[in-house]
Amino acid sequence: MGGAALAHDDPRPVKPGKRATINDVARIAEVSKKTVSRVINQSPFVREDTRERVNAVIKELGFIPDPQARGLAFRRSFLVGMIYDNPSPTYVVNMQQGVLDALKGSGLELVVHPCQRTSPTLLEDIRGFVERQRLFGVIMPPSMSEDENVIALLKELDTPYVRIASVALDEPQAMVVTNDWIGAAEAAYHLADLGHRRIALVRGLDLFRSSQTRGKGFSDALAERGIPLPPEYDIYGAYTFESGIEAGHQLLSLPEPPTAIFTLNDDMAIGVMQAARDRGLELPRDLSIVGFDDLPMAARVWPNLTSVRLPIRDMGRMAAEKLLAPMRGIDPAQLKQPTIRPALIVRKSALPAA
Amino acid sequence: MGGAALAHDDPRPVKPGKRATINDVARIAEVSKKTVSRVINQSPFVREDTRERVNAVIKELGFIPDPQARGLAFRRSFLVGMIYDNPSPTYVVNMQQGVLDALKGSGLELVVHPCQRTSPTLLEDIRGFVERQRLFGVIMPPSMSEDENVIALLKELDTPYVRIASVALDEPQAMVVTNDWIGAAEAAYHLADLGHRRIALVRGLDLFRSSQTRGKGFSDALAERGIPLPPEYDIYGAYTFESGIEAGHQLLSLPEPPTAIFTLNDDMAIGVMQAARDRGLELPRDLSIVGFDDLPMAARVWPNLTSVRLPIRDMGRMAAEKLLAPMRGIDPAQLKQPTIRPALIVRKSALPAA
DNA sequence: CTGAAAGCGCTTACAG
DNA sequence: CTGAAAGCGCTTACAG
Repeated sequence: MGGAALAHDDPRPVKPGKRATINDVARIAEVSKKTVSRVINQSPFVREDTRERVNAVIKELGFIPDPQARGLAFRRSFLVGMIYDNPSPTYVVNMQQGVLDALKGSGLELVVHPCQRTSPTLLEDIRGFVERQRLFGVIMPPSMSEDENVIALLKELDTPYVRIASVALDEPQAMVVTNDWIGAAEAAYHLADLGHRRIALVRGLDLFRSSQTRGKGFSDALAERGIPLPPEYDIYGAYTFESGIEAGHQLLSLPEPPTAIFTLNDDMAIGVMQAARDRGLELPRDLSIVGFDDLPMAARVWPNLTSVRLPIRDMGRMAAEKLLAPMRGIDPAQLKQPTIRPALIVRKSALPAA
Repeated sequence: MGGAALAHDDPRPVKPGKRATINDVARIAEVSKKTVSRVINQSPFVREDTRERVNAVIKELGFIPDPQARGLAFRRSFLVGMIYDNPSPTYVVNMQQGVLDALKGSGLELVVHPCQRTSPTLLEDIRGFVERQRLFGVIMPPSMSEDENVIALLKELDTPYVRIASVALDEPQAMVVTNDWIGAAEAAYHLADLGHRRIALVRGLDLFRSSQTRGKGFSDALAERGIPLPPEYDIYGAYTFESGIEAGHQLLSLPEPPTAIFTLNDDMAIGVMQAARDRGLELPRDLSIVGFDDLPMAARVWPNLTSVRLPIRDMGRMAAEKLLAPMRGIDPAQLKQPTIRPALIVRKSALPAA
């Protein structure tokens, strides 16, 4: 390591072709590396003029602390993991984008970890991932966010996490809660306002909390308007296109078929469209349909699908902000974030009742 | 640190609550940590019985080498970056999945880095990402893969990469090439076989190589069948739904409109559908349409869209395998991978010519 | 407010 | 084939 300390005007402050290190900064700023470390980590115990001098050298050398070295010393990496089993590419990509929005400039990176919630090796797999990488934190959208075994594992590994769900399953600093209830309720008000009285509901799998929350929002709102939801109008799908086709046929073959159908996601709504057309109905004249998710497809199908939209990207951003709060000296419990409220996007698939 | 070396039968071979380290393994296996390191890195210079003994201890302790520590010593992380500007969520998610398929079990993780190719800070941004993380390697799908400035930057940073594109832009070990030419040609043969003679082509932006390759495949194939492609039937879109609508109107308002239209992606195909319907045409009776990409939407729209499908997930997997080859002792130049051939998925949007 | 020493868990370079 | 020493670039724990 030897060699006398170099003066600031040394012609080669840093070995050519190599990145500047904390030692280079310390040497040139004429402080110890610990002081540079304090500046990097925004410690308050640095005299203002020292801080400025160090920062000037940092800028001059283009010094960027090595995340691997910091990670090794901190015993925690600068990687945020997103663990998900959501099958919708649009959902996944939008959420990744939102997380990255919040991570920008923080020095953290996003590592993606899709998985199958039904896999027998799920916990083992997640344990390996989180433990090996010593993740800074984990973000989980539904339905991963609803798996208490995974949560217990993360607690055991002492890894911070934020869950995104339609129900407050955890403490505020570990939750981004979406108000799916009101989204579904608005769909119900919309159909009621259009004059429909025979309105059917196609739920998703009750394994998912969203199906319960959205279903309740819709049925509560219908009840509020005095519109009945008889059992034969209240059926289950599987959140898939194919199950939507099936549900469509089931409802439309009823002696008294509904004049409007609300499905708890868009894939099923488009399946219902297909079923209606298979049966010779003309859309939207013969049947009004409303979905949930507002996939890009919703604006492309014919007739353009009226749907409920959740701000997925914002949700990802908010989740990452909660994860970052402690690093920024913010108490995450105090972090005020607006409640996430979906919006009804009115298009052409629902018309006034005949 | 002190303390005499512990015998193998020490009741506490590893401090409770802490992960085993290379030191624990070395102590218990009664070898130096360097030998353990050799075993981890599959060095041939370890006697067979020593290797077995070390491996047994590794297994017993559940030892996993810390990627941060290895990365620091190696001056290279165990992170693969995927840098992309592709706007299609389905494409992105499928490719991520394919890359992860190949990475599984390798100890590498996938860090995602979407970006805007037109951003003025693109190079600076990518430099920061790649340099800071000392990436193991980078995977780039189109159109990032076509940006020679980015490639030059990666070479400067001495970072391995694999490009995915419809043209061999680089040496074999750094390329996964898709045969988009044949995919588009098959679409042409299909429409020709259906008896169409007035066939139009809607290209994408020529900024993208895929537009050039696909366009050439289609026009070559039409020429081969002796079907003319007059200038008014050969137009440009922008790979968007909206541009598809526009192109549809333009073609369908021709004095002699085409009976079939091939668009170089599905978004434009679905835009053409919308235009056709806006003009009162009945589909697929009055107009045959074929797209390219086979988005999930293709199987959902009405009529179900005939489209050309590229095995995106396989492409991602192959790209990652090329990146991993050296680590596995395989010469990437020798790595035989089948040429990637798209498949025409025939559905209901193209019918025999009247 | 600042610093010298020891350490995080690995690998490289050099010996033997 | 194996190992002791030094180092990767940072931070913690302890002094002062």
